[in-house]
Amino acid sequence: MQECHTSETTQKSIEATIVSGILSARIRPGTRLGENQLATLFGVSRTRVREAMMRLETRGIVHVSPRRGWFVVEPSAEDAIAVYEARRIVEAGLLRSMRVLAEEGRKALDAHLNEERNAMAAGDRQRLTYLMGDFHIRIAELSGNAIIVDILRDLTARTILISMLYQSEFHAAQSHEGHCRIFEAMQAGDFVKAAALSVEHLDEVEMGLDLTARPDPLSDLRNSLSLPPKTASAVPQQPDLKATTSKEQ
Amino acid sequence: MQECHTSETTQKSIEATIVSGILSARIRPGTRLGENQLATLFGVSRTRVREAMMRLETRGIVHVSPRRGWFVVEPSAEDAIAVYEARRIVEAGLLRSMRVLAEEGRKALDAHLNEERNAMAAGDRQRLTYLMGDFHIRIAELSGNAIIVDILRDLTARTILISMLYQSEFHAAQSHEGHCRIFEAMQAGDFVKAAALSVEHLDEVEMGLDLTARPDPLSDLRNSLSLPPKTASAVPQQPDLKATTSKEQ
DNA sequence: GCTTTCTCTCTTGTATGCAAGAGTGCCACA
DNA sequence: TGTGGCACTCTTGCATACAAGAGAGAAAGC
Repeated sequence: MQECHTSETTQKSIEATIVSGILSARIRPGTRLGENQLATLFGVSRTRVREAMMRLETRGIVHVSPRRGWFVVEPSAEDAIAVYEARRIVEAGLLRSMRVLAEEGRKALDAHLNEERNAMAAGDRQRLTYLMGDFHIRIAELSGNAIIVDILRDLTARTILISMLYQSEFHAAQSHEGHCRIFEAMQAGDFVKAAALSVEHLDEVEMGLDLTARPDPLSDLRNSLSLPPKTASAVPQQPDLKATTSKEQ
Repeated sequence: MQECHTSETTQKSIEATIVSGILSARIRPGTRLGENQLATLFGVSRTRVREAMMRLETRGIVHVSPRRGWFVVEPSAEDAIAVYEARRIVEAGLLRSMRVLAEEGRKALDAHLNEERNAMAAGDRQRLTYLMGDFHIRIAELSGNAIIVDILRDLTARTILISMLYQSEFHAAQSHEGHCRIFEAMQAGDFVKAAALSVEHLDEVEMGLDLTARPDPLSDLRNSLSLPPKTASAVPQQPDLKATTSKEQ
């Protein structure tokens, strides 16, 4: 399954690289992903880059502004609400569907929570962001259901983009506490409680967002002129357009 | 948003056409989707067909066998189990998260159930297949969460493929009854019960499958030789490879 | 008659080329 | 000095050309 003569490997690696860059908060929302830049970066032609972009687009991670370029999505406030709602639905449903926590899974989660503690102690914010999202993916992995894992991975990626846009400060300790509580309930075999805690946890994080903030800095003006709310491709937003891969070109 | 000079329209239409073909059971699992055939069919070049295929691949609806072609997925027994599990998780989570059933939504579901009855009376099996899947998508639409709708649409598409492979006979009446019960619970405002009924309903349907049947006809032999379970791209499976669009070529 | 090998066709994989649109900056002109 | 317009550049959109591999079928050898 994993030999592949660089072809298959390279093919998905563009996609995976970008997703993992987002998951670890190294790529900001709105980052421009030029086909040419990526092509030279990965040593392939634009064709394959485009394929990766198309895939990422259907996963809701990237969008294209015609003849302008590909950009990492900048979820609107409504998008943010929808993403959190979707996560509550899926994660609560997932936890409720669980019946036992296998020893193996217990260990994996325990190890993960330790990593969270370590990252907190080290003050490694980037790693912390990654771990905070990954906790939920780990839970999904326990179920052994690859479909759910994929869904949650993509939702988590979007969550991280959202937090980069709307989260003024990062309450890592609070999140960690939430994760611990969920883990405890799971260990006690009380998955109904774990589900409830999970919903609570997501609510907390969502509440910590300032959804009136950044992504459409013209919203006030727009409102006072009573223009349409916001078309998907609008708002160039000069800053941070070239946050990554800015050295070449 | 919807003017688009045939470009955007055609772009997504390949994708949508295939999905809708599956949702209404007009396209069978394992159907070969030749790039050239689709290209001439839609009057575009292979490039755009490929883009659509890539998208469908990330949605889990199509897969590619290198240098052989694109095929509508033939979910394995394990895939089938995972899809039903995922649906239980998402649908139960969805129903549990609901608080009220708006009058508008009540009407929509009521109308839908009537359509189911009509199709049953008319014995229109294809339409029935479509409606049976669509019921669940309709419920998702009530939530107003586009993410969940998309997830369920894709899962439903796979469900239909599964049923074409493993469902010996179609218990439409039973499914319809299940839908009615769910609707009743929703009308009564008892969404916890609706969620439970939904899980039950999906269990029933899953139980009605014969997961020892078709898709890997060599499984017995394979087991007796203790070979690996089944690699994604194996098993050519001659029959019904060209079920649709077989006239030209 | 059976098996093996070779070739030929058909399919996707990938790169490249050209077209068209968006955006920017300069220049002319008032 | 401010403003309108033009040209230029840079980007994606899309088609096409060519390469490479899979498979089928025929021919040759046993």
